[in-house]
Amino acid sequence: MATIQDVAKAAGVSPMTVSHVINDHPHVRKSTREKVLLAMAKLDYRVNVAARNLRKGRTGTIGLAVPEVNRPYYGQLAALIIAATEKYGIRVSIEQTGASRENELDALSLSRNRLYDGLILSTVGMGPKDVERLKVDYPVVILGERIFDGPVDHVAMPNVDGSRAATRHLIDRGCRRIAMLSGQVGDEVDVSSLRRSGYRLALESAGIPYDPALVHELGSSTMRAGAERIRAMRDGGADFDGVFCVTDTVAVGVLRGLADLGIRVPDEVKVIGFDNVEEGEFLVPSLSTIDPDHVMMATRAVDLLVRRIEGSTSVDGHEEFVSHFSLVARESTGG
Amino acid sequence: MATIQDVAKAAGVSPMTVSHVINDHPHVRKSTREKVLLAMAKLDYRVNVAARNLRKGRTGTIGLAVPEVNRPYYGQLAALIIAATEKYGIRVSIEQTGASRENELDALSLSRNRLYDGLILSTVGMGPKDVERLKVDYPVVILGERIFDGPVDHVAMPNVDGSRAATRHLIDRGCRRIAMLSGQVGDEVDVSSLRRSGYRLALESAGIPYDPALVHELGSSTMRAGAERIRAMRDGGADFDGVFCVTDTVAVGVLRGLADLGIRVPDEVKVIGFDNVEEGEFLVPSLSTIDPDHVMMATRAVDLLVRRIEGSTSVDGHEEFVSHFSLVARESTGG
DNA sequence: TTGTATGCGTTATCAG
DNA sequence: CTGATAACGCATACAA
Repeated sequence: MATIQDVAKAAGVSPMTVSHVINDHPHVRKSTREKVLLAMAKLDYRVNVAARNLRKGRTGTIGLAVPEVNRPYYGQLAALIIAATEKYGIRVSIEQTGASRENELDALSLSRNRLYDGLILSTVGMGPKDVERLKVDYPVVILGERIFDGPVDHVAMPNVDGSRAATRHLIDRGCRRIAMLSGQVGDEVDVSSLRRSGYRLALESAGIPYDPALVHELGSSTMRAGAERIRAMRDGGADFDGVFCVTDTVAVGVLRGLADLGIRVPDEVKVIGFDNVEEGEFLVPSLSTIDPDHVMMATRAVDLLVRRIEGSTSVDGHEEFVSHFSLVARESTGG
Repeated sequence: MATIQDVAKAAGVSPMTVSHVINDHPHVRKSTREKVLLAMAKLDYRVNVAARNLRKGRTGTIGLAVPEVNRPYYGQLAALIIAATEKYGIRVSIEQTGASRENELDALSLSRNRLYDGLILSTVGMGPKDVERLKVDYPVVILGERIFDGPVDHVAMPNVDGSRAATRHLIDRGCRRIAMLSGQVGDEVDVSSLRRSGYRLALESAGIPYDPALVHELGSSTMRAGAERIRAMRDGGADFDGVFCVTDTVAVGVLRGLADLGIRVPDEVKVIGFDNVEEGEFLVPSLSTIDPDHVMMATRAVDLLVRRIEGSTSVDGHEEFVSHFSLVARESTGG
């Protein structure tokens, strides 16, 4: 493979001049530039990114650590983040953490090998106790709920307000016994806890008593868990006329479970989710949900990270960004 | 940031000894090793991957070019491919091509900048005419349908046989007027053409005449397109009792469209898709489909690529791998 | 078992 | 406007 040296020789100039041409430096005479470009074409020259990285101390790649690219919400996020990096000419390398605290911490230290110029980290396993570990000397943006007031920039979802709006919507549609299916609840600042808070706030505002028997914690936020749990609840004699699901994924399972029970949605029970995944619009019945503006979250995360990368350590403090949301009313709550 | 030199100084040895320790070379006395490890820990030493890459001529990263990580089938594939690279200690960087020929060719030449050790490329936009462009001097594995007998390794889906089995299944369940919704049909070797072939073969075997009026080409293989087209077909007076959809994504839309028309599935019309995406099991009705063994495809693609990377150019010829499939019968075809 | 010399390909700096 | 020099951090080959 041709190197800058080869091109220089072929063009009858010094390697430095070739470098100038490659990097679009001004002060290069037109005729020289053309000579060089010709030689480059003839030799099919390609820059060696590894060498450039070594010299510049940058890799041009950022890491994105998510539980799994194939999970509905994270897949969408990954797609948007990759799209958002394009305008900066940055590439994205994906690490799958499986939502485990261990792997999230690993991703954090992998980046320290100067593999990436920065890291966007979805914290699902890590909790507030791990805040100390975030004190690293390279750019990090946290995407998720479990770390607040950490030492780094943070992009979060409108969990409490969104959930409150979702629950409120069920109440407006006439529901009085509203079940909530959450994922695992931990230390007060995970997604499920936050969304439960919104749920409670909405009930309180409406003067509806909170009934612990209607609030269930799933082992995992999957379709299967949603389907199984809703059937078990009804089999156990639970009485509800509305269900707020912690994610659309769970809601898909709940719709399935209710169908198995022969319960009509929305006539007998109304259902709402959170995330606005693409298929919600096409389910039967179509799924009402909260749309947390993924595009904005992705864009913001990338912009924050790039700002840190460019400005190195010069940006003081850290930023907390919570995206806006909108309620999407579809058939599962009566349209 | 500490370098090998710093560690060497701190440990009172030469830089080379540190390197030996880092790379687990034998012939290092235990006591020396420990001295070095101690110094590394004290200085919080991290290898500089860029430097190592330059020296070794490898980057430890492969590229994965897919239309979009968020599309059902490709997201799943990406997740599996990333998982499959883990055992090799390789990272995956994702390029989104948007299914455009241009961007696919770009991905191909980007890799030539020695950014990646190899590339897994989903060809959707590129066609047989671009085969020449695949003659590159670094490892490439094609994942997709449109390139056959190219100069590189190729992992493909069982499109014809799978589609044939899907159509055959509808026939077995009593369908006689079977519609087919495909994506864009191009040059005989794209997914849609291949799946159409399977469809025709099944009809022929069963002695059912091929009716062009029942075969429709969608502008894009989306849920929306599926829903709209099936409604338009029925509005136009089309008469069918079964639908074979080119992908599960389209099938989800079709189920929705049929619901809009008040047509009962599977009683009046039976529906089957292709891909076995996760949500199929939880739809109402649950979706019958062809499962092309994604895990095997991902594993195979990674293994083939790694073989090329390790063996450099030493592997002769190229391999064509077509995965096996299984039929998943669910409610949409009568269980 | 450990150390020395050298170069991977590029670019920053500064001189011409 | 162009070029000489040096250095980024590491690992191969070989010598001691």
